[in-house]
Amino acid sequence: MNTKPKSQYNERSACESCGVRQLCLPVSLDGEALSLMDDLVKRRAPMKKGDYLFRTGDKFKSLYAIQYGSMKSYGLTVGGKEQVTGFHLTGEVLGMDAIDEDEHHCNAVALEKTEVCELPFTALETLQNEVPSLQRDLNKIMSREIRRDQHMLLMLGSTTVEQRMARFLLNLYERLQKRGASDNTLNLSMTRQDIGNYLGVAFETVSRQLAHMQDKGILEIKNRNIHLLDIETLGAIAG
Amino acid sequence: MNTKPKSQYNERSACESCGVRQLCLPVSLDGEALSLMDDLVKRRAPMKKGDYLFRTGDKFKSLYAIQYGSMKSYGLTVGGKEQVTGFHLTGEVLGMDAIDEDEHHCNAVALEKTEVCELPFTALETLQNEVPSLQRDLNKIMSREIRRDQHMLLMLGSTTVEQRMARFLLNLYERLQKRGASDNTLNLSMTRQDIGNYLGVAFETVSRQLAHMQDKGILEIKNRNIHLLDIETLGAIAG
DNA sequence: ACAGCTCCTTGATCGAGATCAAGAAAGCCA
DNA sequence: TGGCTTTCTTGATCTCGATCAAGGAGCTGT
Repeated sequence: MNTKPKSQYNERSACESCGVRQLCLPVSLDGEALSLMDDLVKRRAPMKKGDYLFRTGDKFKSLYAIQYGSMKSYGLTVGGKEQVTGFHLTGEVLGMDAIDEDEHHCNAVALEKTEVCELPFTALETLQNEVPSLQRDLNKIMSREIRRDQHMLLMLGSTTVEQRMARFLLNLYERLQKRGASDNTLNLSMTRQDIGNYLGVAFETVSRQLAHMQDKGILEIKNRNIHLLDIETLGAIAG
Repeated sequence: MNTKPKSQYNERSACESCGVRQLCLPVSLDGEALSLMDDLVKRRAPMKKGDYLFRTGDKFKSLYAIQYGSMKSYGLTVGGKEQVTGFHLTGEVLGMDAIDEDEHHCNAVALEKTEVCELPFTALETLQNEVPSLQRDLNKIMSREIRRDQHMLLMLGSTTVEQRMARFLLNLYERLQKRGASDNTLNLSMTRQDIGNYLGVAFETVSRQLAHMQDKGILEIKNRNIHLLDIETLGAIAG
């Protein structure tokens, strides 16, 4: 047992431990700014699969950087059906859609054991004023999020399911590579249902497409573990 | 002829004339900040249909606020096919996808006679430091863009074309209403081809869907002029 | 280890929408 | 004004992926 349970998630340099600096805010902050950031960043208790980080309608307080694990975000159509809008991996930032109207517009739920850093937004804005480089960083992070979404739009615009599937896999692969993954293995934390929902196809079709790609020698499926064998061909399919 | 041709697009208060304050930056700036903004904002010569504002690979210098007219943005798939990623109306801001990597990632082309305000970004960032409210505004504008894209993702996720079409029309309608439109008429500046590309369907299908909606009494088509007769039903279809 | 889940695969059928084709309407420019 | 191009409509056919259905595989907790 920890003798100071209250500070269990604040003992270490929060900024260092959660990797915000390395993963989310690419510029180098100087010593003082770094220490200011440290005061700002809070760690949260780890979440288990199915735990919610925020829900539609929740008041917006913080951005969240994923330290490890993964999450999905989804909205509800008026018909009440779930519509997955994104998957979020280690090192990525969630919650930026809520800055404008001070309220979250989607649900964010953990897909596995996941830990996030909380970045209280008012404090972040204040610090932005004192540290110009931080301001630039935040702009960049948001810009990147915009591009990510537009990339997705580009993806969904394509007609064939094979292409969407290829792009989905490559996108995951590239994001993992950026985070320092060394092998060609994707450990999907989401169900086929989620993938299908995200890509706008039936989950049976996801299953069939993966099987088809396995037949062609492009990848190897072991449940949720996908080993990419022929990334070049995958890229060719993605177009 | 203008006696001062060089300053043709800078004579009036740029900020007032291009409507940046009202349309893009919702908070009220005080007198001094407003004047600083004025110095910042440049007007550009009007563009005619087909003129490009920027292209993929262009160095990022400025954000652009549309004063009047409309634009489309699109990327190219590796296969070389055009993929429309968005339509942009009066009062909306373009270029935010480029902040991160200092380079534009899509092409922006005028769909009709269009005029934009240029907001040089380095100056904007500097001014951000002096005017905290501006910083918040920029955060909000970017947040809104993120939400817009995620909304689109939600739209494309839906399976039926009828639904996508309905959502597309309603989305345009709402954006025009926000800008003060009083009637229920959409003057589409884009081709059926562009719409189909954007929604991920064949342009013939767009044509047929519109015809079908006209048969059901939901709207009335006169070439590119769409008069919405039954917005409630349209909303019901959109789900 | 077992029951009771959820999740995944595979097969069969059916329909929405892509594609091919042809002509009509509208915009454009000399 | 008339000819040219681009855009739009409408029809016919065919294909891809949705849907329905059934069984198998993998977790989870007891």
